[in-house]
Amino acid sequence: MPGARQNIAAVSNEAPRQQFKSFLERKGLRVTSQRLAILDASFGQHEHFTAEQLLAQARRIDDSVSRATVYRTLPIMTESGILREVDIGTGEKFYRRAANNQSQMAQVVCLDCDRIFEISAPFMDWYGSTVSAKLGLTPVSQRLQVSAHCNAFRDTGACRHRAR
Amino acid sequence: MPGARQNIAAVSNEAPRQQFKSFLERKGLRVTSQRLAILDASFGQHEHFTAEQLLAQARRIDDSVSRATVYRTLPIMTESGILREVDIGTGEKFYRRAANNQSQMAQVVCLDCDRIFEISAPFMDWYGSTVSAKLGLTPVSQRLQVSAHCNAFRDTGACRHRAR
DNA sequence: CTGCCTGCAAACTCTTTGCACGAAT
DNA sequence: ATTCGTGCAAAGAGTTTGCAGGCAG
Repeated sequence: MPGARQNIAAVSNEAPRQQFKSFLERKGLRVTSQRLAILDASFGQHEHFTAEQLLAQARRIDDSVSRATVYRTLPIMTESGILREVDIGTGEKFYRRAANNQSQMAQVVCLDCDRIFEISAPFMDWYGSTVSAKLGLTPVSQRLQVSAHCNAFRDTGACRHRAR
Repeated sequence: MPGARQNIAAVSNEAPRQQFKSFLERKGLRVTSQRLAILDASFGQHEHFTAEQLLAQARRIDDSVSRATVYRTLPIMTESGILREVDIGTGEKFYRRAANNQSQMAQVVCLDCDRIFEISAPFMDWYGSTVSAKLGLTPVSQRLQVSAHCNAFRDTGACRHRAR
C-alpha cells in the first residue's frame, strides 16, 4: 500500500516542520518557501551532510534556493534544535539531524574512508563542568573526537565502511 | 651576569634545534636557513600562536622568510614532534611547543577572551582505544575541547583572563 | 651539479556580505 | 505598506600551489 507509506513519511516530517515554524514565529522570523524547502531537504540527507549537499537537495525541491540562503538558514536550524553542527576540522562543517534525547555525542572519524561514527558520551557534560569550574568558567559545549584508521583498509586496501 | 643568561637561553634551545636537524636529515630533507629561522621563531611565541604570528617573528630573524615557507614548514615541525597543532574550529589553526611528557591534552576555550587553557586528560588515550576497538579501527589521535564563558566577564563586562 | 627549497603571486575552498529586488506579515 | 528575506556576485580569511630561480648536499 504505497499511499500509506507516503503518509507515514509525511507525518514523520510534520513534527520537526511544526517545531521549525514555531521557532521562526517565536523569533519574529518569516516563514518563507526557501526556508521550508531547506528544512525538507534536510530529511533526505545522509547522516552527516554539508551545506553544499543540502543546497543540491533543496534545489530539487525548489530550484530558486540559493547558496547564500542555505548558509543563512543553517544557523537558524541549528539554533532551533532541528540540526546539530559537527566540526571535525576538515575545513567544511557537517550537519546532522538532532535527536531529542542525545545530548552529548563524540565522533570517531575514519581517516581512510572519512566516515563519521557518532558515539554517546554523556560523561562529557560532567567533564566540561568540572574542568570549567576550576577555571572560573561556565561551560557551553564540549566536543570529543577520535581520529582512527580502518584495520580492514590497512590489511586489504579497501575499507568495509566505505559504503555509506 | 648577562652572558650566562644568554648561554642558558641558547643552550635551552639547542636540544629542540638538534632534534629538528636530526629529523630533517633522517627524512632526507634539507637544513635551510629559513627552516631554522622558523624553528627559532617558535621559541619566542605565546603559548598558542598562529602561522601569521610565527611568520612575523621569523622575519625578525631572517626577513627573507615567506609566508609559503612557514606554511610548508609547520607540518614538518609538527611531524618532528617540535610542535603540536591545536584546532579549535575557528578557521585558523594554532600551534604550540610540544612538551615531551604531555601526551593527551584537552582544551578549554573561553568564548569571551579567546584564551585557550590546556588541561591534561590522559583518559583520552583509553577512551580512543576502547571506542575504536569496537568499530574495528586503530586510533591515531583524539581531541577534547570545552567551550565556556567567563564568569567574570558575565558579571563585570571584563575578563580577568584577558591579559595574555 | 642535481634537484630539493624558496619567494611570489595566483588559485582554492568554504563561508560571509553588500546590494537592489521581491515577498511575508 | 513595511520590513525582512532573497539571489547574485564579489569579497573574505586562511591555506595551498605552479613556477622560475637559488642554494644545500
